[in-house]
Amino acid sequence: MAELCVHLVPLFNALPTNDQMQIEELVHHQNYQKSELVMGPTSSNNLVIVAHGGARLYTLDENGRENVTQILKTGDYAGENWLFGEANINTYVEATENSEICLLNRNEFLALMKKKPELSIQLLEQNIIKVRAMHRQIQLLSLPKVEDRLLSYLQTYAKQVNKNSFTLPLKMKDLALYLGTTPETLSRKFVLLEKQGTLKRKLRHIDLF
Amino acid sequence: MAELCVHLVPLFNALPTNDQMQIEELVHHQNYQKSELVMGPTSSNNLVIVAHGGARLYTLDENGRENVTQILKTGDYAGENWLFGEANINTYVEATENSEICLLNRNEFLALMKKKPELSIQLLEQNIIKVRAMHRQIQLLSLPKVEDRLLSYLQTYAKQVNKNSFTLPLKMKDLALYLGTTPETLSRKFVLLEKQGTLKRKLRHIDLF
DNA sequence: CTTTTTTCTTGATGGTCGTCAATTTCTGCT
DNA sequence: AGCAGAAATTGACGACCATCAAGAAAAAAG
Repeated sequence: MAELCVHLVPLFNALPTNDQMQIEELVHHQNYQKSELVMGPTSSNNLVIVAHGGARLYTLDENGRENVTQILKTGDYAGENWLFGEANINTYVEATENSEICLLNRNEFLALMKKKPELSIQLLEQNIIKVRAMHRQIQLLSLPKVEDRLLSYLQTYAKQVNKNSFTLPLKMKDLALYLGTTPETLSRKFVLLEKQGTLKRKLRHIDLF
Repeated sequence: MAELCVHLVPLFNALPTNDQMQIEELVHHQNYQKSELVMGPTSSNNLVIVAHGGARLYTLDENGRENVTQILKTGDYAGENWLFGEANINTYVEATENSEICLLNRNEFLALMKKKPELSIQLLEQNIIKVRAMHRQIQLLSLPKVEDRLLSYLQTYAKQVNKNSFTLPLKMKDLALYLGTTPETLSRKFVLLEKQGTLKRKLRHIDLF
């Protein structure tokens, strides 16, 4: 079990074996149950790695409404921004299923970075990929019509998994938040696209044309 | 002139002097006139640094509409994502005024990174700050009402420059794109907020209450 | 200073979408 | 299986906003 993080996470798996061993000793492995809170603003700042399972990052705005910012699945990570200057003040991490999650403490990690410069290059590459994803979301959200956002999302996802028949990784509720809309509107848009003949849907399984 | 980049850009100014000298030799300084294209999808991949002036990053969607993704002013940079795996396929950089812009070639830069690991840590920190900014924009765009997006933007900007009286760095047109709306709606929202007494405006100068 | 061009504003209109509420479908649990 | 709770759908309504078009104001050019 103790080796899972290092092998699964892209952030680490390009490192030489002996570096991986060193990291392994710093990582704190923990198990969380579905809907359990992994991290909140009051926690100490950690890098969060999902060794197995899934998690959901969200913030609360002033009205107490959730705002999903990221979906983590096995092998994903989050929180590298908390490893530097800024502390986490408004982000929550919640397990979406029973998960094994590894936490890496800020101070321990910084010490390691100083010792292993290659690590920062790896992290940088990962970070840049994340910027691309966020950039994509910004472009999506800039589209005025929900219909266009949804279609664009589906097409991007189809290209990503490289097939036109797939199962959505998000619940309606979360996909709605991601697209900056509501579950109701999203539902309507699905039937609209189905009527137009651009897709066929059975529950969360999509066939795109 | 040749030293400007190194001193102005946050990315580099924390490096030891002799490192700065080395970078200096790799940087290609060039002058661009207002609305001149600095980089497009067909250019070779470069890191773009604005030594003096301003530039605008945008993409074109399938309908040929512009989508502003970033505003660069003196000391800002962009394009670190093009230094790694992915090539720039749909982003344009355009000078918004007569500018001195420095370009750093991908291959030359990678070679330098290998030689100077501290550089990647610096870049990582900058990148993380950028992620924060994009995250903020995503939160903004998730707000359903334009009014809220505008107010949130103004408040964030006021906090950033640390005063309630400031001049907007963007034209209406660009601010509208940034907030995912149109210049017309934006104009109306300004008069609305002014009627509500939450701000006073003379052209692009704002007083926030 | 005057002219031309760009940017910003204002008006009217129709479509889109968020909200509230009720119903149906799905999922997890015993 | 059957029950309970959550998730997804559907309908009706009203607010919000994008669009088109025309006019005013500012900036740039000469």
